[in-house]
Amino acid sequence: MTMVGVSKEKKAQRRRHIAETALRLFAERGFDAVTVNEIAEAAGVAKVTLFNYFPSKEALVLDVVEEDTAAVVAARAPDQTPLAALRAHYLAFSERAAEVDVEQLMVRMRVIGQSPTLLAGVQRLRYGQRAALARALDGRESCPAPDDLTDDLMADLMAAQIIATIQLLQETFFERLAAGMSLREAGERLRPDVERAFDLLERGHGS
Amino acid sequence: MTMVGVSKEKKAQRRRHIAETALRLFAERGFDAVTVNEIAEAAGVAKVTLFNYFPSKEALVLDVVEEDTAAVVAARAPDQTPLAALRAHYLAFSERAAEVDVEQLMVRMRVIGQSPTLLAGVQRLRYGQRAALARALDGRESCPAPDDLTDDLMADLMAAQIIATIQLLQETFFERLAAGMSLREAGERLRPDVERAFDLLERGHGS
DNA sequence: CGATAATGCGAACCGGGTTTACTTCTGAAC
DNA sequence: GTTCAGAAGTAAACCCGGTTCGCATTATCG
Repeated sequence: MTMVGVSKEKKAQRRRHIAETALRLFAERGFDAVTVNEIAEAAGVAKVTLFNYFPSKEALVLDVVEEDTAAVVAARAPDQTPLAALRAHYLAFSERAAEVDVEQLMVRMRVIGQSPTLLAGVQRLRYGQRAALARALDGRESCPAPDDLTDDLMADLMAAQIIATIQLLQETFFERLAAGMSLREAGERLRPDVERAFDLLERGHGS
Repeated sequence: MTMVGVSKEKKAQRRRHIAETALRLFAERGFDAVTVNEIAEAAGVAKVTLFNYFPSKEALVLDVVEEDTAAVVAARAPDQTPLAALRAHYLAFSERAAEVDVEQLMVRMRVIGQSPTLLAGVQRLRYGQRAALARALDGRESCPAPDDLTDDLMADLMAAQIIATIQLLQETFFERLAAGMSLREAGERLRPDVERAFDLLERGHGS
């Protein structure tokens, strides 16, 4: 063993360079109209090297997008329910929204939104997330419930509903950005949406 | 070897023959381990012809599968909430489960359940369903709620949570079939799962 | 009977992704 | 400084899903 990083610095840099080159090409001509050969050539590496850094063409765009609801749940305060932790997390995001790197994010989202392939890829990412969240929910009792309600099925059900909810909030958010709304305004509009979404999760459809 | 006499009847028959050949091979060796060339050869047609009947390898398995939650909601009794209608619908399915064409369905579902590609494809199909359900929910107020709670966002949120819930129930059902459980038993086990899932939707995670 | 459209075919092609077999670069030990 | 192991890079060939192309067969209908 011992392999001492081959200047992990350079590696990360090269990886970033490849991803940025790819995103630029995708933004110019669309995801499907750019071949990986072109990306590799434009980035000055071999195709094999590209696939050494990224497992697939999709990953060139998507590997940054990952969100980690499971981590939010796992790291919550001991007296906080998972839903409360997630609500707080997304409320916090809605306030930070204006600070994000606008250009980079919007270009990426535009590229994703215009490619069915990438949209499907995003959906697939959420699949793994759901499993992770279910595990996190199952880790301890999720709330001071009357009894042991959180078995496997229950955790899976809750995770599925939570992920679906967050997915819809994100879609709404990005649709507003795509429609030309400013990041700040989209962030402000997101806040009440988050509140209502989590209210619905907590109190149910029976109102 | 050219034998083709084709008049609508024969075409449907040929299509069925191709799909059945494909499903048999998939069941024997798994979706990813079978190439379309093999399928075409085993079915006695050219690869081009196969893709003339089916738009993709996935479609060989998936084009039979479809569900329509929106229709269930739209056709419910006037005094019934959407959730009640859906609950009743899936409870009814769990009782009918044993009557379905066992072999064909089980083979198909086992194949789907064992292939991430096909699972993703199923998930993609559900995307359009969510929009349809949201429209159906928005059609009238969903329940005798105190006030007008069902605007666009609310309908979208509810649809997303409902679809995610049903999806999970189906996955669980098919996983059990894939694990070798009989259709009858899987149907029986499905019933309490449906009850709990819709209880969760109605009453929320706050318990 | 002959023309037209539909359908089928083999084969070549395309693009994403993998394998192979060979080089080069690095960094650490002598 | 030289050497040596292995990490990382590369070109080229290959695999597979899917498409395109040019040609052959047939079905139908005037």
